[in-house]
Amino acid sequence: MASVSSQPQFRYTQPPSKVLHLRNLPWECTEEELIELGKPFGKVVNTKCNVGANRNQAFIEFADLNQAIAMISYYASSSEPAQVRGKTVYLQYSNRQEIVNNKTTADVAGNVLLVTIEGQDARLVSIDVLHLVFSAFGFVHKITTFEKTAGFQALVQFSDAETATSAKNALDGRIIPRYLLSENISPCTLRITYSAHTDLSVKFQSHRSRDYTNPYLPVAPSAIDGSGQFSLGLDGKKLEPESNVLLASIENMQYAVTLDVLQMVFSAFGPVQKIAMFDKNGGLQALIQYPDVQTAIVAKEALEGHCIYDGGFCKLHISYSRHTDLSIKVNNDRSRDYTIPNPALVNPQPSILGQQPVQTMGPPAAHQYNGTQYAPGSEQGMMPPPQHSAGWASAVPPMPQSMPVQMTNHPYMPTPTSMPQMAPTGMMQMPGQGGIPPAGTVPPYTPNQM
DNA sequence: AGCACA
Repeated sequence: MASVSSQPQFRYTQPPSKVLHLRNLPWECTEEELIELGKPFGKVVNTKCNVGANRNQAFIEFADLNQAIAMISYYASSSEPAQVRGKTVYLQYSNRQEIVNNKTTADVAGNVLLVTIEGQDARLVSIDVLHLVFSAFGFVHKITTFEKTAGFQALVQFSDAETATSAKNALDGRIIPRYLLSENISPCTLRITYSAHTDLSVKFQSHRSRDYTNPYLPVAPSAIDGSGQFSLGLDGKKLEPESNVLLASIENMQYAVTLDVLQMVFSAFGPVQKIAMFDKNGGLQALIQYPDVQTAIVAKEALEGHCIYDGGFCKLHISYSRHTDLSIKVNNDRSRDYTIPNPALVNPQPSILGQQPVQTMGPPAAHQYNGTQYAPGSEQGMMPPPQHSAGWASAVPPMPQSMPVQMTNHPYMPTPTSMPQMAPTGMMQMPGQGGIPPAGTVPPYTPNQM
C-alpha cells in the first residue's frame, strides 16, 4: 500500500489538517508559547513540542479545521512571519489529522518507576544493586531491566504510588552510592520518571528481571544457555552460576559447628536433602543440597555473611557449588543424606528448644514462626520495610553485612499455588526446628545448656 | 528547515 508518508511531501501540496506542523522553533519551546501562537486563530486543543531529532519542531492541533486554515492563510500573506522568541517559525499542515499521545506518562504518579541509569558503565549495574537501592523506600515487588536507545533502563515496581514517589524524589538525579559498585565502575546517575505500567510481567527470575513477590518463579533458562552471566553481584562482578547446592565455609569457628547445626540453620529456607562437611585450608566447609535452585538462592542471600553465633563467631560465607547432587556414601557426623531414612544411625533432628544460637541470623529465627507474615493474598507484609523515612544518605546502610537480611525476601511467600514442585509441608517441617548444638559445643551464653 | 511515539 502506497501510503502518503512514503512519498515526498511538499508544503504546498499538503492537504489541510486541524494539525499544523511547526519547524525552526527555538530551543525547548514551551507548550504555552505554542498556545499563544495559535490562540488568535482558534482554540488550541493540543500541542506537542520538542519534536524531531533537534527537538525544534512542534505540532499544534486546533479544535476546528477552519481555525488551522485561518492561521496558515494569515501567515501566508503576512509580512511578519510567525515568531517564537523572535525566531521565525515555519508553518504547514501536518500530514496527520490529530496529535497523538501528548499528555501522558512522565507526570502521572504511579507505583512503577522508569529508571534510566546514566554513565559509561551503566549496564554493569546489576539488578541486585538496583534492588538494594530502591528497597530503602519500601518493598520492591518487581524489577525489569532492558536496553533502549535511551540507554540502560529499569522498571521498578512498588506497592503504591506513594512509595514510588518517595523513591523518585530521593533518587532522581542522584548517583548510585560508590560502595555498592566496584571501584572500576564510573559513576552512574539515576534519572527517574513514572511509568504508565502498574504491574510488570516477570516470567523468570533472571539477571534481567526479578519478581520479589514470588521467589519460586522459575529461574530463567539463561543458566542453560551457557552464558555464565546469569548473575551479577553487588560489585558488578560475575558470580558463579546459581546452584541448588551451596558451599558454606565457616570463618572464625570458635565453637564447633556440627552437622545438626548446619541442618537446622539451612532448613529454615527449605528442605535440606544432603550435607557433606569437610576440612579445607584449615577451615571447615560444607556442601548443602536443596531440591531446587530457588531455595538455595534464598538461603544464600539470607545467610551470606551472617554468624551462626552472636559475637561474630562462626561466620558463614556462602557460594554456589558446582555440584548438583551430592554423593553421600555414609551417614556419619560429617555427612548425611536426609532423603534416605536411616533410623539406625540418625537422629537428624536433635532436640529443640531454644533458638538462641541462631538469634543473630534474622531469617531462620524471624521467618519461621511469625504467623503474621502469612497474610494470604497479600503481597506485602512479608518483610519490614526498611527505613521508610530514611533519606538517601541513610537509606542504604553502609554496612554490607546488615543488608542481606533487611533486603531479603521472606523465603516463604504466601503464594501456595506458586510452589508446585515443593511440598509446603516439607518447608514447614521440623516443628521447633531450632536444634541446639550437642553438649560441649554450646556457646557459653546459651541458657539451656546442661 | 521538512512530520512525532508507546
